[in-house]
Amino acid sequence: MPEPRATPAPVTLEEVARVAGVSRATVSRVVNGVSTVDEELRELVTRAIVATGYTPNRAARSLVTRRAGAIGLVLPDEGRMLGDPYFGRVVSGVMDVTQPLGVQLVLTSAGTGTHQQVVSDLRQGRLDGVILIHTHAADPLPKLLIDNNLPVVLAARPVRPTPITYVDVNQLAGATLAAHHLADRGCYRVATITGPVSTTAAQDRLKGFRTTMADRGYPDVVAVEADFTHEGGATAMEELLVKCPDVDGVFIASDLMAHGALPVLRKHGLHVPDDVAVVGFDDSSPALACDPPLTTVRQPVEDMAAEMARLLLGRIERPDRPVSAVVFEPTLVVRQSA
Amino acid sequence: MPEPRATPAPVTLEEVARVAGVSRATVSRVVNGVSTVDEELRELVTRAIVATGYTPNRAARSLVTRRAGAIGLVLPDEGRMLGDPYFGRVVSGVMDVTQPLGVQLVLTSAGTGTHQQVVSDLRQGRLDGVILIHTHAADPLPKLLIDNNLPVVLAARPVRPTPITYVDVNQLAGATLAAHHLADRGCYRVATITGPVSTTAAQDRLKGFRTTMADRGYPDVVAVEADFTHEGGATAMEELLVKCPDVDGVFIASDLMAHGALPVLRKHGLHVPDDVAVVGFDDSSPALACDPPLTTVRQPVEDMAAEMARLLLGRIERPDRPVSAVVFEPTLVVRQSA
DNA sequence: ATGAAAGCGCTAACAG
DNA sequence: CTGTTAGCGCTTTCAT
Repeated sequence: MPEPRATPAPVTLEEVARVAGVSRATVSRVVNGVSTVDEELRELVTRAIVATGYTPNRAARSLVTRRAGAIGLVLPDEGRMLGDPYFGRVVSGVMDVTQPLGVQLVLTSAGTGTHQQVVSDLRQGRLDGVILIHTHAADPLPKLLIDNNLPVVLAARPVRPTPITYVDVNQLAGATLAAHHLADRGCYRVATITGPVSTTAAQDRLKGFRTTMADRGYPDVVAVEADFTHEGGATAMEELLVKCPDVDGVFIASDLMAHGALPVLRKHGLHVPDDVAVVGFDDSSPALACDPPLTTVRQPVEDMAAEMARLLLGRIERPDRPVSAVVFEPTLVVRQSA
Repeated sequence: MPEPRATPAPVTLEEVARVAGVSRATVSRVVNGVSTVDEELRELVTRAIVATGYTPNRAARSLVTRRAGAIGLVLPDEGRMLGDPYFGRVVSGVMDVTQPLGVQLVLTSAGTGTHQQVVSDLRQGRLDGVILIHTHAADPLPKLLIDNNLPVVLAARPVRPTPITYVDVNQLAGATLAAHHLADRGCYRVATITGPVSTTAAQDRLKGFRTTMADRGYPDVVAVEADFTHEGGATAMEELLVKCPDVDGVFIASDLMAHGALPVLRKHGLHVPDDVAVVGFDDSSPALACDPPLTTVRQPVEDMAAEMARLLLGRIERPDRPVSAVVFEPTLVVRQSA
């Protein structure tokens, strides 16, 4: 009688070994590409693998190798990240390196209660390491992970100097690029809209901008803090126009915020770039969606994300490898907003 | 002498059992919440677990339970998805249900060569099931998975009627909403910009729009196909204005495309909504970023994604559970573009 | 209600 | 170069 279509019995090493007439160890060697296997046997085993449709069981392998073959991407809890094109770029860059290696990418959102989850996942061996995105100053997770000696890479310079591996863009240099561009244009009164100053990215961009501007003879730069969102950018621009009605040049610390801010300028009858010149930061999709297209500081997010993945995988491979920091150089992309 | 700070030896069931003075089996029962354990022993074991800082090893558990405790989210290969706010909304909705359950969410991008990877991950037991996003007509993956009897949920109605579980929004109803709104406004000449017609979402929105428009006395509705991207929307609008210069009402099948199309209208000196009324689809962040804010058909993406996760988890739990389809109703969100 | 014992499928010494 | 053997840490009958 016909079997009630059940899940086919999974093929094991044992069975392949039987079919090929060798031991499990030999099959294992072939599967793992160990070079010390007789060419003839290898051939034989390979055929048996194909014939049986064998697929190795990861759990069994993990149990003995103590490797999960998976890394985590930890997002900030606020959830705002998911609406930012930055998120997709990071995912894309990370997957470019993990996918070909067969390493799984696990998404986790941080946040109260989830920290333990992350640490637990690491300790349970479900995750070999994690990439931490945009943790803010108060976040205890980085320290928690370092103290537990778990492989971790940060997507930004840590708030306090910490023996931790991270990848970042040279924020200061980026802000400097923006500052010079605005100064070169002959702006009279410049200002900036920053990200949350609890992040080093926002701090550095602000500092770099102010420093360079001071050098160029603009001692007073008004700054309004926002939250890296579209809406936040709009609100901040309204506020800025009140605080500083004669502004004619503004550096906005993310393209998404700039995209929110531009319509506010137009609403107030201000033309970009003639009345107010605007420089953004990121060079992500909103920059092109802006009207006019946004002049912005480009950070190579995909490349940076790929580098994070590589560094993490490297650390997992050899935990004794020293921590390191890789800093990418930003470039100015001139379009029409400034 | 002080130990060279090494990774602390992981605590096992064995050790907890020793500390509590019971057998491994009992500890296992306590950990898994089996009810037939003496209250006193349970208490004892619980204390031992805390004292030792025990965390169960997932690989060992998976090996015997044959459950990975992880599901996959498979994205279309084109990569365009990563730039779409839709992506973040899906992730958000799925994580809302997986995170509290301790189920891992693994990101995978489909694409040549990756299909095998996905099937393989499933068969290796690395993934208990997958959610497939926006697969297009020609994609062989859904069939591959069904044939292998693997748990899968689709994020849209399958192209051909297939015994598969899926979640969708009532596309026809959504398009009908848009059509009536434009007709009620008294538009004279209406048109539409569609998504890739290889997707059922695009097909249904087009069909629903045309059908309803015909009912309302507009037999000829010009349609231009685009790709659901910002840029594609802009290009399509240019094309549409050539094909149909007197258009005064257009249904654009995604907010992202609408966001790209609006500036084109303005560039041509056309005012929205006075000269041309525009209705979008999605109600995602670009709708609010539009100028003027976009009137659009809202689909509850987060809820839909959460439902997909629930359905998938249900199927994993009981594979014999019959396939099902859950269809959400869209609503019209009226703002200023129409 | 609890413990003993048998694996889950795989890798990694260690012999040979 | 290959096979034998001993687990990895956990769940799960099966006795008791």
